[in-house]
Amino acid sequence: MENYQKILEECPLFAEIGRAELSSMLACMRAEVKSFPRGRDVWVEGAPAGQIGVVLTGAVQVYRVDFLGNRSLIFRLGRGEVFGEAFACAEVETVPVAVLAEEDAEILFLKASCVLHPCERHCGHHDRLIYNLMRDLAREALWFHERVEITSKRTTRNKLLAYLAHMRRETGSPSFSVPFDRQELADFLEVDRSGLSAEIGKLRREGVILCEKKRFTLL
Amino acid sequence: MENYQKILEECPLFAEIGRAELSSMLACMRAEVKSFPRGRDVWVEGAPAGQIGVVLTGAVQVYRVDFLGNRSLIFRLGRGEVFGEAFACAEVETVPVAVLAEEDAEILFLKASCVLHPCERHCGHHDRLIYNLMRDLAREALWFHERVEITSKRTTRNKLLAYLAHMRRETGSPSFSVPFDRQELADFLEVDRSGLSAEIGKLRREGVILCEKKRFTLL
DNA sequence: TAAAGTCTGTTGAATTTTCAACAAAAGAGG
DNA sequence: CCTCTTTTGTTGAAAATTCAACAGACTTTA
Repeated sequence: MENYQKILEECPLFAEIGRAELSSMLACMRAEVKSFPRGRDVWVEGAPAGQIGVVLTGAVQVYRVDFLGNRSLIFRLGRGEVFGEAFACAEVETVPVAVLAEEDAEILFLKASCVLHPCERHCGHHDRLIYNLMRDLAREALWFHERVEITSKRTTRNKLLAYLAHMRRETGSPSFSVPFDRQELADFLEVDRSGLSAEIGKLRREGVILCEKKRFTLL
Repeated sequence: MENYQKILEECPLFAEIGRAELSSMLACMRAEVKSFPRGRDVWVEGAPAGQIGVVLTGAVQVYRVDFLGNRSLIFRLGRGEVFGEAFACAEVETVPVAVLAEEDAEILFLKASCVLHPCERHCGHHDRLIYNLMRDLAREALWFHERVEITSKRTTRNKLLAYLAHMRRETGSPSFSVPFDRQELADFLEVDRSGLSAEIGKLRREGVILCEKKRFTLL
């Protein structure tokens, strides 16, 4: 676990928790690190809930596939980001999403019940951990609101423009790279990939955007 | 506040907090009750965040309207349910949604900073309140996952069927009433109202469902 | 009870999406 | 450097959505 000290310190979930405190807490929470090669499933839909995952290195995708084969990309998470916390805190049995290693990834798993219900040893900063977890949940909800704003648009064009506007706000620049390839972007926006490509071409010809692979510029 | 004792006791946000404790906490949290007639705005989009709302009586809708006039209904909340907690916990400046009284409603407002940061008097059950709030946030996130499951479907028909399947799971019965009129259901599913009506008619003729106003039966 | 307003279902035309198939471009690996 | 694989852009046809308009049913109010 020592190798990950630096990452853990930067992780919002462990903010304001000292190094010494943290390592005793990790033991309490049955922390374990697992590695996943690019493309490997971290969780499949329906896996038992009860764990909280923290991305130490690499990146993962949280998604869902419906019975028709349509894939909805829900989040893309990088270093320090957390998944599964909502299912753990809501105390559901199984996770309703799948998680996939987008790149080679190392994931820290915590036993959720140990996070939610302070152990008998009453580790000092458990309150802080709960508070951080709450913040995390709030940010997740906020992101869902943003996602609704984007995916509720009725046309591919407007979904794309809403997403690009979001990225401009987030990066503070009219020029940015998106973390998705075309198929993933389509899965996120919940539209057809070929239609998305066509729409990007049209916006480019109309002089609304520039687009070079994953790099977009709003004009 | 005494008039609301019974409602407050049943509210998940105040679960496991005794009556006496609760009333002293409410004072700490600057609790105030306001009444809204049916149709009145509780919050408009862009209103300052920082309050947590609890529906005491009646019902409210949390929604969003985009620049094209499309309305997305995000939740419908009834007695004991909470709104605004995500914006408060994420410490954003303004709320990105609007809230409307669907029926005559009484709302309890709490000052969010007082909920998140225990007062100097360290009211006894503040920890419990935070825990309850976290549970609430987790449930909200869970509901968003469910909503994605429904609205990510590509056709009106499949969105509707996904929603009806959700209601069957939730009520445990193939026959149930939806809390929406047709326009609201369309706003929730993010489809055109007339197209939704047409699809309901088609499903009925096909013998897939029965539908009498707001009451649906899956066959 | 009548009038006014709201909600719902229908329709047809215009727009948009999806789907399947293909070819060019880019990238990976030997 | 060449081959194999993956990604991306294009296309046309079929399917679905949206939009506007309207009429009947239902509610509310005067």
